[in-house]
Amino acid sequence: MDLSFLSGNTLDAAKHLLGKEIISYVDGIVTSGYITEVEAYLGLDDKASHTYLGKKTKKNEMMFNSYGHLYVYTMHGHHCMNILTRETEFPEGVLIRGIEPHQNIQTMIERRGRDTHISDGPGKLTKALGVRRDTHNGIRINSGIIDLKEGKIPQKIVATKRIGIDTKEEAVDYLYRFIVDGNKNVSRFRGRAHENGGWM
DNA sequence: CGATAGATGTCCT
DNA sequence: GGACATCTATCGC
Repeated sequence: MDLSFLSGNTLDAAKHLLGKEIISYVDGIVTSGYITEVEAYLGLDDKASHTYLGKKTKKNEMMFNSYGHLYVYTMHGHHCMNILTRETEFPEGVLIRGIEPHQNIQTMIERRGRDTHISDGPGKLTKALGVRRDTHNGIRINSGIIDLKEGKIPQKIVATKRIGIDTKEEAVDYLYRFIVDGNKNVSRFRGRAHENGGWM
């Protein structure tokens, strides 16, 4: 698919990513899911971003790629996947935080070692899809490792504060997290699950 | 070279 | 809602 919707405004790109099917090819096995939860990180001015003030390190150097590339980092022994937006002088991206399992769910269950909460968190979905920093950091989307496809359309998108950034001062209040309302494949899901997953 | 801080996950009460 | 396991890059000494 055409990835130009990723370039430009990162908050818009984040919302447009909801519902897209993200497809992984590892060890000859296909797994995929529909994106249900994302967070935007706005580079130089965002205290919660790994690229706040533009500082470049070995850990975050792949953030300085252009839109359509992946930035994968490791923390607490888990891998987290970002899709880059914009160009190299504006290191911004979208963290994928939740997906609704679609293709080859059995493989995802095996990779996770459990059959509930397969992909409702950033470290969980990377494990379910087989995404790792050493094999995926810096790759280009739609080159046969991680692909994006049109998927479903959210009925309603809700914006909330981002999760896990409590020490980042004023940035904790930014409404840069977007979820598909009523879909349960979302971090800390509370409330009623919508009958059709919240899709149109 | 030791200390520590995370864009986390899991299990427990 | 909270404790604890876990691990790597970065920073301070």
